[in-house]
Amino acid sequence: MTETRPTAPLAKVYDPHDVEPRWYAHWERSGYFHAEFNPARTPYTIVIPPPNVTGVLHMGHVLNNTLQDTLIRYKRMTGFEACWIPGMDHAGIATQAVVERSLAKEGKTRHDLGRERFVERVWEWKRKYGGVIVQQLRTLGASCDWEREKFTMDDTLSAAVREVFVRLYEEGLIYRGKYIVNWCPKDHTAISDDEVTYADHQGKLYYIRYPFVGEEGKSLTVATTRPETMLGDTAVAVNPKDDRYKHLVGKRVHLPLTGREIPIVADEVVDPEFGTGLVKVTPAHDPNDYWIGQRHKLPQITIFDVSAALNENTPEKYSGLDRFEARKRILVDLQAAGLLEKTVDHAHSVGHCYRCDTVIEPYLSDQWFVRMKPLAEPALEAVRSGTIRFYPERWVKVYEHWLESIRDWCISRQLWWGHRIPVWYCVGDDHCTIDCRKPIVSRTPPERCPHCGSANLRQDEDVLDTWFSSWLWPFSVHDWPAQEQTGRAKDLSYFYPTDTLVTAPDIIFFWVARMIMAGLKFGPGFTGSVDMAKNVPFRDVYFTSLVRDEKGRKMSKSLGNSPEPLELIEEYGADAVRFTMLYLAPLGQDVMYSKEKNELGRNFANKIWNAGRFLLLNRDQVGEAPRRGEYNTEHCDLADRWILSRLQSTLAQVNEAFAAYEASKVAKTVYDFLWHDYCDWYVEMVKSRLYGDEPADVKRAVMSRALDVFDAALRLLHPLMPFVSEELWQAIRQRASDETIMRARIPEADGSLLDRAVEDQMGFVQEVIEAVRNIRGEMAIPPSRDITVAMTAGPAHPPEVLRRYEGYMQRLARVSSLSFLEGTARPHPAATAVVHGEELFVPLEGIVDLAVERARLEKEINRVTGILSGIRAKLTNESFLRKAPEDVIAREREKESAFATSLAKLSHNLRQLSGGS
RNA sequence: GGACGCUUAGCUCAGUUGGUUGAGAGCGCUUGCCUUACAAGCAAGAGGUCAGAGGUUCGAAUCCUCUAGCGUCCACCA
Repeated sequence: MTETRPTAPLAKVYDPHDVEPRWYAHWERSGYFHAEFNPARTPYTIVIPPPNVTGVLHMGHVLNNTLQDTLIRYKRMTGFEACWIPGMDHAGIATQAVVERSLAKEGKTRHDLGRERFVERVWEWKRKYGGVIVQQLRTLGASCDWEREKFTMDDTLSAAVREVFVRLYEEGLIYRGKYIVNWCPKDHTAISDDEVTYADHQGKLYYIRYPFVGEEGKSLTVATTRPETMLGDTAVAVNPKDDRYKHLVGKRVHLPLTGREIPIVADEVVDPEFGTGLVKVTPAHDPNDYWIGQRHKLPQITIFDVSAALNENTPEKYSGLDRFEARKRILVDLQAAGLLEKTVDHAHSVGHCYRCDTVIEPYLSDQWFVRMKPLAEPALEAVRSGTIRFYPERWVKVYEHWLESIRDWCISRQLWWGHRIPVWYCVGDDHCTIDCRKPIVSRTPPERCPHCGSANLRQDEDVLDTWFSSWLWPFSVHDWPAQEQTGRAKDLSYFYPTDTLVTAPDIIFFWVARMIMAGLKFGPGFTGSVDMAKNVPFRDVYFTSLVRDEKGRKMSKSLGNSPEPLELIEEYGADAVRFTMLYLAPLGQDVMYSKEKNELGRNFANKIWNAGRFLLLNRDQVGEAPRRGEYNTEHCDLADRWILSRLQSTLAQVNEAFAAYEASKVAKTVYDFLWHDYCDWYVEMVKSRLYGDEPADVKRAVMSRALDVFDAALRLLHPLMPFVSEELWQAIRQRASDETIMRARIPEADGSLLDRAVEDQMGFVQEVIEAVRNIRGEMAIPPSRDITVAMTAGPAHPPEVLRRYEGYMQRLARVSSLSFLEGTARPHPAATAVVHGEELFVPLEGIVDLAVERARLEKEINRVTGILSGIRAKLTNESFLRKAPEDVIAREREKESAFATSLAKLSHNLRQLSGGS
């Protein structure tokens, strides 16, 4: 694997450009992403939310897939058989639209090609251009098991769709009927209730007079936002309890512009408060009116065609007009006839197609539906019982609310691209019976009508909603229901249920809820088992954040406010983009994203890179002691024991954060450990031993331990930043040719290496160093200027102990000599500080103006005085002493005495400075 | 109309069950440093009445109520 080894001495600045593609290709070629049935290991499975085959990577994908990859890599490195199953969705409307657009450039429509050739054309398009996103995911570093890649229109997945359709039909859970559905006049198809998005619209309410039949000059007035639909009115309705109007029930009115007469009916749904309390009823074009029409057996007059232009059921002068144009004309005509009483502003919300944003038209048509109530109940139970958990939990309420008030799912689409509905109709011949009018629902195309034997059959023209295949995804990817025939039965039982679903909350209804329903209905052992835990499609659902721009707007193509992910990766590197995303994405909160934030990740990658450089350069100088275990523990001193202890608590915290899906906390924890603990403190301390006059074998032990800890930290980092971690992991030590960090183990947290006393002692050393740095910084003493420090060494910090860290304090605080004070003599004049009761003196003679030191001390005294008075207020508060727990009081007393001591010393030093000679 | 979320330093956010938090980090800002891993860096510093009001408590950024602003979802009366 020579091509995967770093070539030259590591460059000063990390350049991901050749590193990332090189490792990805190597991993994929070596089969490291692949997972297999393996009873010796616990499986951990994620199915990708299949992106649209037309899709290109956007920031939402970056977030979503980085999270999934991070989880998968983490699990893979902690002993699981981790399997991430990728794939794509055929995306009915979206894909059909793309191909229709390309046809349009040739001046053709799909109808010119006919159904069969058009569908072939879509497949061609898919082979040629589809799946761009799958390559883009590779750039991001996604460790998907590509051998298992699926497409929702694959043969096996299509068979699953037919199986489910037939079984639901046979159980009476699928039915066909003529109902009002949401019609998209642009896409020429029905869409489900959930595919409609409502937007507020500043519209008008039009008051229109309908003259009474037989009462010249008298009329009633209805109010409507959609005057054009009046052409389809077949009644006017009033509330039966409305005293103003109930006497009108049974009378008739002239429907203006049409010459028709329509009745006045009474119906409870009419709100007397709204408008005039009189409602025009258009059963074919309004969901409420539809039901009023059903109750009163009113005729349904369809007045629009599939494009929402007025049809031949309307007066000739309006026929063929678009609905909005018709509205204008009708208003003009009503005005002219004196029938438009008034027009008032009216804000209301208008439904739009979630795909193309066209205003939805309620439309009466024959469609297929799934009865949802029976499916919803177990799905509710699965979440309520905690068999499936949501992160963050608040989505449970949203989920419950939707399922409790669920409506039937319109699954038929008037498209050509998709799973064609497995239903045939007998077109018949002379022998047709009454049964021949029943649809023939079948897994495979029937040859003859079972009733009359006719071979003259016609398949239903419609295809199924795209989500009708997506909801089967967690088990259809394993060839269900044909898993036995394809040899995937073991995979199905091993990898199903999946463990974690990572998805955006906006598809909780479309996809998440329906997958749960499908899993519980058809779930394995697929033997009618009622064991919910085995049937649910996943156990945890992680709802990702929404990615917004710096102004808080949702990132979208139409706003053009989204950075192009591949450009980001080109500029910053995939590791940087991934890390930044994880760092910014708190569980359940939206992400305010901007391109520049990637500097965080880029800088971090570079920091790690340079830590690696430091190790390599020094390893070449001093060599490395032989390794005996995970960590070399020979010749440990304070810094060594401290970094080992810090590593352990970091490992534990990362495990905890992963378990709670707190990706952002994982990122912060790893970042802080590597940057602040490892680089800022530990490496600096290692230097003082490496560059000092320690014996060679001690240096080698120090070196080897520094490498051990870095090695472990790289493994911990790998799920977040796979590329730079592999590159360095390979570089810092000889690895076998088949070794990869992606299949190495993250060390288990080892409590025996945790050492509270060591961390406390190190804390003291660090504070001493910081105190000297503070003096240097505030007094603007340049680093080139030597300073000396004298400090007291009281019983808590005896000189013989402090001497062991002398080198560290000298090096890190840039002190040329450090001495310990005995007796009562104190350097004077000097800058001073108090750390844990010990006093530090930096002799100032000739270095700086004493006034600066005086100001510095006064500031510190003020601060301590403030704290102290707060503590004393508590300790003199009787109710505090009476009611607070013992340990809290004891702690306050300790603080009081420590701060009092500090204050006394600070004040004394200030007096020395001011008054002393 | 119903539900939910957010409001902490100029910006983006941490702050686990109320008390070792004496409110932190990154970016930005000021100052000093190209100190033999790293200027994509190092060190120091300034900057906050924790949205507002009330309450519970010995003690509230943290718990409760209300208010305001921002955001999201659901429902919807034509």
